[in-house]
Amino acid sequence: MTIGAVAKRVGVAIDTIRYYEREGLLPEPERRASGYRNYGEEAVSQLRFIRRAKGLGFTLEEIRELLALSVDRQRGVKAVKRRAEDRLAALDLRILELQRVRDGLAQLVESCPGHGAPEHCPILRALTEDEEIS
Amino acid sequence: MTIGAVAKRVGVAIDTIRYYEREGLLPEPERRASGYRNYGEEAVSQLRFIRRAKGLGFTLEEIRELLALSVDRQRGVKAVKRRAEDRLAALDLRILELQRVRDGLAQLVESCPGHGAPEHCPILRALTEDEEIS
DNA sequence: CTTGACTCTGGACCTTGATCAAGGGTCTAG
DNA sequence: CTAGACCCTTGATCAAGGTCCAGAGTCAAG
Repeated sequence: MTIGAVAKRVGVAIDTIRYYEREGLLPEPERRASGYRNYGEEAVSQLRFIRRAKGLGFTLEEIRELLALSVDRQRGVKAVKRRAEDRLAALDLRILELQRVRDGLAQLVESCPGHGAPEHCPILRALTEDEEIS
Repeated sequence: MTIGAVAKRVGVAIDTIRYYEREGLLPEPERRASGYRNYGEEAVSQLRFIRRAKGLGFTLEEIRELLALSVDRQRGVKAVKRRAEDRLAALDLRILELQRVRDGLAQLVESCPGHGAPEHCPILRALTEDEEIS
């Protein structure tokens, strides 16, 4: 497969594939006589792995690490599980933070009549006033 | 107040204040004969406004707009409320997305024994397999 | 053979929200 | 008066994750 075919199958830009290669997330593929990159199925799998891990919120750095771990037959599984647990804890924290912010904002929106003087708008008041909010 | 005094009171870096000024989030303050910026209390209030809005997840672009709206006596309040509602909806969506991801990851972690062959690790399998997860 | 689609490399550029450096002027305490 | 802390401007740099471009070579169909 050419790089374009791979890109199409995975649904990712050609430039992105070359970028991942530069960043060490994809092995360098073999080349045709012309210099064109020549990919096999594994490249497609690995790109999908990367895309899914990205979907789970892993950074490229973490994905690089996961890829390294996933080929370590002995210690890989344990380490991968630990990384996933870390990721899970980070997600839980982030969700809690967002929920706190959301609830604060929801209260403000609820208590704002939507008309009248800016001094009476609780949203603007909350943003302007001198005491700390939350 | 000098820029340093303002920075200290608000708890933000001097460079950040000048950056906000360049970006049109803070009005240009008057200057002393020496060229030093000379701030009044309003600058402190406005910086706090910015900081809080950022805490609610508004981008600087959105904050610029909020600031413009907050001085429009007539139509400001309604528009501000609408922006806040938009923000709230975006937050709700983001939280749902994260929760979906979180639950998927939690399931994988739960079902991984943490040892054994990589082929049996559900985390690696989920990342590698050919069907879509989600 | 020609045309158009594809690929190559190297490097520049993008976004967001700052942060830092260089080279110089200013302010204040002792 | 001088040292040290502070401020000025301009312009570069950062992180992350790409995206785009120029100029040149390659491939496949007609």
